[in-house]
Formats: sequence, C-alpha cells, structure tokens
Amino acid sequence: MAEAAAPISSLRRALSLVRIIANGDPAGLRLKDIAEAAGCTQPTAHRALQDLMAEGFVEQEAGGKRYRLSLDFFVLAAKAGQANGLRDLARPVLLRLAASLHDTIFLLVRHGYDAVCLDRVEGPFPIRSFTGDIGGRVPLGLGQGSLAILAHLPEAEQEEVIRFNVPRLIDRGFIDEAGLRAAIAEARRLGWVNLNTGLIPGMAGLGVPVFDARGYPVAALSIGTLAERLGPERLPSVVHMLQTEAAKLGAEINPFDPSLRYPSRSLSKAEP
Amino acid sequence: MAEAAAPISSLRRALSLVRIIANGDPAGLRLKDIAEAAGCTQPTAHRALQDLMAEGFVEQEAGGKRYRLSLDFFVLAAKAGQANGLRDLARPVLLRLAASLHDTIFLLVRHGYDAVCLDRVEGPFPIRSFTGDIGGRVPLGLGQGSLAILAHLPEAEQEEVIRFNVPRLIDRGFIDEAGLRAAIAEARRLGWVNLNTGLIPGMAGLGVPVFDARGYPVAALSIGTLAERLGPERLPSVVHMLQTEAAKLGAEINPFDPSLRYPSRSLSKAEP
DNA sequence: CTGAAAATTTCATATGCCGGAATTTTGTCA
DNA sequence: TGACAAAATTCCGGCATATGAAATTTTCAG
Repeated sequence: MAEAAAPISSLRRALSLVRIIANGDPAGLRLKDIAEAAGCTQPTAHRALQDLMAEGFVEQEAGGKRYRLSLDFFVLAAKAGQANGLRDLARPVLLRLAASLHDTIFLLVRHGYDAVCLDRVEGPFPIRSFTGDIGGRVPLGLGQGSLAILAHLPEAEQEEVIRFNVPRLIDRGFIDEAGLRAAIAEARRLGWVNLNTGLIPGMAGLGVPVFDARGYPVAALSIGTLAERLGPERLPSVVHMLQTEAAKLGAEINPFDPSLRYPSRSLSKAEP
Repeated sequence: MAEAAAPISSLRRALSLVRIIANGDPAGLRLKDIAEAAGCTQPTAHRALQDLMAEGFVEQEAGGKRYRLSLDFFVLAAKAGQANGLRDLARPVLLRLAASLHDTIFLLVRHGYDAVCLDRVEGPFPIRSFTGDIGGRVPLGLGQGSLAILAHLPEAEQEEVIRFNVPRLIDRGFIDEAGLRAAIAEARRLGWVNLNTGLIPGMAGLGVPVFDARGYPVAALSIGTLAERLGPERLPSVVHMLQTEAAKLGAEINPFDPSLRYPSRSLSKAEP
C-alpha cells in the first residue's frame, strides 16, 4: 500500500515520529516499532526520541520503555485551538445554548477537507456523534455542522472538497455522491442542516454555519440530541436560536484576520 | 533574565520553536522574533519552520507571515490526553456527576509539580476556576482538586512539591507556606477539600482525590460552583457523591500500568 | 512613493547526523 | 529462578546536511 516514502530532514523525521506515536497504541510504542514505522534505524529513532523527551513532547511510562505523547504536549496543544481566538469567543455562546436548550452543543471549524471539533458542551442526554470529542475530526459533509460548512463554501472550493471527500465518505459507508449533493442543496436552501436521517439510530442533530465578515463559512454550531427532542414543534425554535447565536458569533470574528480561510498547506491526509 | 542558553541539537532547537510559538501571541509570531527568542539566526529558524509547516505542526495565516500552531497540532494532541486511558474512563463519571449535581465538574491529573485539567463538564452556572479550560495547568496546591492530590502524596514527595511550589503560589498572591500546610492537614484529615475561602469571590468548590490501585493519588475530581450552592445541607451529599465516583474510577484504573505515578522527566518549568 | 526592516535564497564550510557493529539491558519461557 | 533471545543503548568513522554570513527579494510603515 502507499507507504509514506519521503526522504526528509532529521527534523521532519522526528516530527513524523510524533505522529506515529500519536496514532499508535495509547499504551505506548516500543522503539523497534517506531523505528520500523518511520523507516529508519533504531539508533536514529532512539536519538530523536531522546530529544523529543528532553523537550517534553514525548514521555516514557516510569521505568518502562514504551514511548507515548507527553501531557506537556497536551497542555501545549490547548493553545493551538485558539485559531482566531474563535474558541474563546465561542465558549459563552456554547454555554448559553447548552443552558437554554439542555442539549449537547458542538463548535466545529473547517480545516482543509475536514471539520475539527474545537469545543463542546454537553447536555444531560447521552449523545453519540461523529466528531466525538474535542479534537475530533470528520470529513466535511459528514454530520450536521460539518455539512453546514461544506454547503456554504464557494462553488469551486466546494467542488474540490466534494471530489476529495466522496471516496472517504463512501468508505465510511454513509453516503454516496448523489446523496451528498442532495444534502448540500437542501442545506443551502434552508440555511441550516437537519439530519434525522438515522445515521445513528435515535439520534438527531442540527447544524448552522458561522460566517466571518466576508461571508465565508469558517465554522459551525451544531446540536446533537435524541431524535424525539427535535420534533416539529421544538425544531423551529432551536433553529432560530442556533442561527441567532451563529450570527452574533460571526460578527465578533476579527474581520481583519484573514486566517482560517484557506489553510495554508495540503492539510489532512486522506484515509482512503 | 535567566536565559535558556542551552546549546542543543538541531532537533531540540526546532522543538523549542514550537514552545516559543505556543507561548507567544496567539495571533502568531514573526520569524525575526522567533529566531531571536530561540537564539539562532533567521535562516536557521526559517528552515526549521518550513519543516514544521510541512509536517503540519505550524501554519501561517493565509498570505501572512506570522507563524502559529496548526490545528493539526490540536487534533494530534487530543490523543495525548489519554494517559492511562484515564480520560475515557472518567468521561462517564463526569457526565454522571454533572447531570446529578448540575454543577461544573473537573478531572485533574497530576503532572510533576502541577495539576492538569484533562477534562471538564460544565453545569448551568457560570464558573471561574484556576485551571480554566481543558489543558489548563495549576501548581499543585492551588484549587480544590489540585490540593486534594497534593495532600495525599507520600510524605517525601509532598515535601518536594511544597518546596518547589510555595514560591510559585506566593507569586500568585494566594497562599503562604503556613496556610498551605494548614490546608493540606485539613484536607488529609477530611479526605476531601473544601475551599470556600473566597479565593474567587462567590465561588466555591470541592475536590476529592482519585487513588490508583497502589493508593497513589493520580488524579482528582472536583466541583466548582457558586458559594451559595455548597451550603451545609447540600455539602455532605455532594462530598459523598464525589467520593463514591472517585472510588469507582480509581478501581478501574489499570493497576498494572505504573505510569502516571512518577512523571519521567524534570517536568514543568517554574514561573518564578 | 520611498526607504528601512523583515523574509528568503545562495553558498562554502564544518558540524553533527547517520547506520553498522558492539555492548548492555530487558522481557520471556522453562 | 535461570538462561536465552530480543530489544535498547552506546560507539564510531564517514559523509550528508545543517549552519550563518552575505546577497537578494519582499513587505510594511510613513
């Protein structure tokens, strides 16, 4: 299968070690396996890992030999979720919504071909979602908030994402291209997304896009709840509430910070 | 003043760039400032940053020149909070507690001289806490959960932490050594921590330690709420609930995984 | 529009990285 | 518990590659 056979600098190799560890067994990986996965010798991997440990990116369980990501890394990364300050801006919004609606609220941001869950406040009902936890990632188009973003992207960009994501979505067994396009059209027509379409039985959700000052859908607010809690009588008010908060949030996004619009590099690797 | 004047490998320097960026202005840092802070020339910093970008650890706002941590980094790190799988184990616990108590619940783990907020589920009341958000860090001893951990550490270790942390706590203007020792004694006597002591006016909280199979306080559960919600009639039942859940959680921690006990390296840098 | 500061590229040099082989440590199976 | 195999770590010579001065281009401020 396509093996990442990139002959690269020592730095890049070391960073790839971090990825390998992150994606490996949460209990930690052995040097041998890391070296093998990275395509380098054990001494090389070993020395890189020493440095990674010295800088606090990686740690070993006390006494043990297995390498895992360090808690320092976790702390460090909390500061990476601040793209545009959006997370802090959105926090009161999420809290308000959760308090009013008594359901779980998600904040998603677009990141390349994916939507990333930046934050989440849960209601009293147990919810299963695609995005899952904070830091979770789903292909654009899968899930309400994610679809809300995709549906409101500029035409050309939307096409690019669709082309890239359809195989990924099919792989996950959820939707084909026709279905996706239909869902996008519907989302665009309504201005929001309502998927009761039993992707997860008994669950339902709503997503609305968050536009920045340029009308670009940088993020989405979504709600996840039990299907029975989104019946015809409650649904309109929930939509209204989400849209109101999304509009307020969008207005607060610094219009002079052009970031978040076009992620700078080739982004998330596909998982086809 | 104390300048990190460590002549180190290229890898370590590059990793230090990540730290510099993480601790800098969230809007991003310029190459010149990064190079200066890292103590290397601009070309060197530049090429390291190119690699960091290529690996998705760092990104530039579209078109701009400033470097910031990438969202990929955020995604990656979500997997770093899994020390011991504690986060997943604790999630249902947090949800249960939040649902029953209608208050904000924190999960803290010990990390060197600090406690790190691994997860948090909020109740309907707006709360100010020391730890703040997920990924937040406080010196052991500051805050209810954090103090609960410190109070139940083995004597020698506790002394070491106290010696290290007292200056940091004083710097924050919160407590002196005598006060800390009194609080520790009280916490140990009760088995839990109750700080209504107006550190934050109107706020109150409770913390209970979570012990692993060896009786080592690896973590803490805590509740943060309005002072008026922890009156004498409600307090005992809240304590009981937290303790019950803490005990259950402790029992689930894999007793054969010795990690989390002694963080492997020198840990969090002081901020004196 | 202009000039200064920052970013990026070039290039010769030597530094410090690389992997094979040797040595020590660890984990496993009797 | 002992012994063996596998993994981890250290050593070391050769050379790839990171480095910083200088030159060039781009950006930004006034």
